[in-house]
Amino acid sequence: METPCFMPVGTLGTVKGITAAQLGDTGARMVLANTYHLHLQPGEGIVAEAGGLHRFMGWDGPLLTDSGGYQVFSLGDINRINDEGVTFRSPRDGRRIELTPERAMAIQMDLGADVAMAFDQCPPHPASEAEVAAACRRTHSWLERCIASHTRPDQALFGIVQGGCFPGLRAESARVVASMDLPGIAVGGVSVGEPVEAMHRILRQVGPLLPEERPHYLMGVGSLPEMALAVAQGFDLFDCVLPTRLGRHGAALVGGERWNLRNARFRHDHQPLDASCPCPACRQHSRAYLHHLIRAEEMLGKVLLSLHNITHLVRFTRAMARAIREGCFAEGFAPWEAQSPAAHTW
RNA sequence: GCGGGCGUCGCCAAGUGGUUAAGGCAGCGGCUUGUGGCGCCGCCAUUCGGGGGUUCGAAUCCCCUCGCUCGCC
Repeated sequence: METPCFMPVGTLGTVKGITAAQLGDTGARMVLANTYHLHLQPGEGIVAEAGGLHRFMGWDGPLLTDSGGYQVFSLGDINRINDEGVTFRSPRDGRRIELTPERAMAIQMDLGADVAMAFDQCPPHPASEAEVAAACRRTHSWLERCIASHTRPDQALFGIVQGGCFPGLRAESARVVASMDLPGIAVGGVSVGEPVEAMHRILRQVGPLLPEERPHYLMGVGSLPEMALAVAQGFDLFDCVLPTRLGRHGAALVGGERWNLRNARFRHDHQPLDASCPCPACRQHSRAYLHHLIRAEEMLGKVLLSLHNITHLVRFTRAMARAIREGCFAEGFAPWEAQSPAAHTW
C-alpha cells in the first residue's frame, strides 16, 4: 500500500457531531467505529436490523471496527480476565458482560464493517516483561480463535501485534501474527502512555518486520510527527482521537503547531484559521469567531475545529502519499523524524 | 437629619488580635494518541474602602472619613 490513510473515529455511529456527509467532505476515506461502544449502545442487533453499520450511520465508504479489546482494558471495570476472555461491568448500566474472541467476532460480523479487528489484550504502559509476555501469548491464542470463528467472507480480519516496549516480545509477536496470513496487520499497544521515544523505537523495530505486501495499521496514532515516522517505516493506516478531541477542547492544528483557540490572542484576530485549508472553518470563518464560539461553549465551535483538524490530518497523509509517488518522501518528511521544526514544507 | 447593617481579587465569599488572607466563579496559560462533548494541572489580593491610633503583633480593637443599604422623620 502506498497511500497512507487516516481514519477519524466514529464511536457511536457518528463522529461527535459531524455528519457522514461532512466527514466525506474532509477527504477522509475510511472510518473506525467501536465494537465496545456499539455493543453497549445501541447493541449490534439494532445495527444488524438496520442493514449493517454502513447504512445505520449513513457512511458508505470503507469502515473498520475496533474489537473492543483496548476499550475493555482502558475504560471497563474489569471483573475477571483469563484465557477464555474478559468479564467486566458495563459502565452504562452496571450489568456484567463477557467478551471473548468468539463473541467479539460475532458482534463485529453483526456490525458488518469492511474490516474487523482481532480481540487482543493491550497491557497498560508500566507493565513488567512477564506481564507483557503473558498478554502476548494470550493475544496470539485469541487470534487463532478469532480466525477460526470469523466466517464472514465479505469482511477482512486484521491481527494485532503486541509486545509493549520489549523488542524480543515485539519481534516474536510480529513473527506470529505475520505467519497467520491475514489481509492486514496492526501494531497495538502503542500510545498507551509510554514515552514518545519508546514508541519511536518500537516503530523503527517492528515496521520492517511486517510483510511488505499487506497493509500496516498503527493503532491509536495520529500526531503528525509520529505518522510521518511510521510511514517512513512502512505503515499505511492510522486512527486517532486527537483531531476531534483537540477540536472539542478548543485546539486547532495549524502549520504543524497546536493552537489553543481559547487563548486571548485570538480575540481580535479576524483572519482565517489557516488560509491554505479548504475546510468550512477556514473557508467561511475567522479565528476571532472560532475563539468566540469556543469561549461561549457553543457546539458549533467544537464541530468546526474537529472538521478542521480531520482535514488537516487527511491533507497531511495525502501530502505524504504524493511525496512517496514522486519519490521525494525523505526530503519532505524525514525532517519529522529528527523533530525538525522545518517540517512544514507540504 | 436620626438610628441600624455592611464595605476582603472583576464577581460571590471565609476569616472577628498571632506564622507567608480559605474556597468558588471569571480571567491567564498548559495537558489530552485503538473517544464519555468527561476530565486534569499550574498561575492569579505583600493586602482587607481611605486616613490616623492602640498593641510586640490589626482584615480583625478605637477614632475620623468616604461609599452602599435598611428603617424612621
